[in-house]
Amino acid sequence: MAKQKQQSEVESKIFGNHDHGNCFDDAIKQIEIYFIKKKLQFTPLRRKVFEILLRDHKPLGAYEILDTLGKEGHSSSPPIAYRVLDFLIEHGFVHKIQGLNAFIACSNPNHIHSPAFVICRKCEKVAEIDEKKSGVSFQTPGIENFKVEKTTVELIGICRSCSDTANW
Amino acid sequence: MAKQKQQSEVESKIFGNHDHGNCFDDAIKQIEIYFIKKKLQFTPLRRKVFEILLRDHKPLGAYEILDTLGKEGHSSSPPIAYRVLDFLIEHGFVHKIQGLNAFIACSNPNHIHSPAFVICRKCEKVAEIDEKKSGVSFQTPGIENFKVEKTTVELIGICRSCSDTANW
DNA sequence: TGTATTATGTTATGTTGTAACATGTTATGC
DNA sequence: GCATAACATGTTACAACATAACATAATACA
Repeated sequence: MAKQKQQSEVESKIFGNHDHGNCFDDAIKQIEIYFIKKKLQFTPLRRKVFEILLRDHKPLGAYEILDTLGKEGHSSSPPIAYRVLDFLIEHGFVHKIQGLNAFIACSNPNHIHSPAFVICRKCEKVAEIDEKKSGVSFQTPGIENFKVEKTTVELIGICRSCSDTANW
Repeated sequence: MAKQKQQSEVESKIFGNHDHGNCFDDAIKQIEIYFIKKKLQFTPLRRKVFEILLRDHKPLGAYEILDTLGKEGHSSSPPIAYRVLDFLIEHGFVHKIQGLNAFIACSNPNHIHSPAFVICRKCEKVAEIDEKKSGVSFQTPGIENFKVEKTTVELIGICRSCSDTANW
């Protein structure tokens, strides 16, 4: 029992049962600071897209984002979303989950990082973990001469909570 | 010099300068044995799709495969390719490279494995490495309770040979 | 305040993947 | 052998994801 409780608590950190208001505000603050420092424009559109991703706190498809943009007074033609997403990705505030064709706000944009994602295929929650802390290293003999520029690491499976309530 | 030579040899193994005829025949032999053992049908269509992937020995998009199928006397409507690819993937003889929306024949179908891919964005060559041997482990504190079912690991960058001849 | 740069808007189209249903082929028990 | 169930392929139509190309608007800054 004690052990179970403890595991749950650890996992809930990973799967983000957290103070969401806090998380949201922090993220906005961070991106604002970054944009000022880099002399980039944190335009209403960019802010909106980032907010949409932040408030859902789960991966969203580009067309889902577009729908929301449309409902909230912006244009909703595809390039609008893709351009802003590309921009936010480039600056590390958004990641693309390849396995889902979806986008998610970064949980830890403070440093350059190679994120890894843990994705529950049942509840669709996604946890971003730090590649460095995840045992991922890629020091394969033979790729010393390969200059890695970008890594994609995604683990699909079933999270603890879905595993407990599962009927399949 | 000696060191460079040595590195080249190692990398050429990874990037597959190999006896291709041998590799092709081996792969066919393996899949035939597997299909017999599992009482599956290695139909002309499945054989053809697998051969197309084997002979190119690089990732191909579904529609590229379809084109080739069309030229070689098969139907070329999308579901044909996707169904066969799904089937071959399910049995571990083909992998999908998420970052390229493309498919590649497995280099090592003899055992159940979680492959990792090293992809040169210049020459588009892809090396499949064994996750177990690649330092990838995913023993992140906090995901002990997450049941990993499938992993996607892809490293994009520049291979040695492209790095040497590069002008960018 | 004119000009360059950056950002957004719009149309059209390209690419990737699937649903649904029809037809053909193979395995198997009677 | 042959009925029938299971499996495999064929076909049409469309859904989902993404980008090219060009027009207009906003902002930076000399």
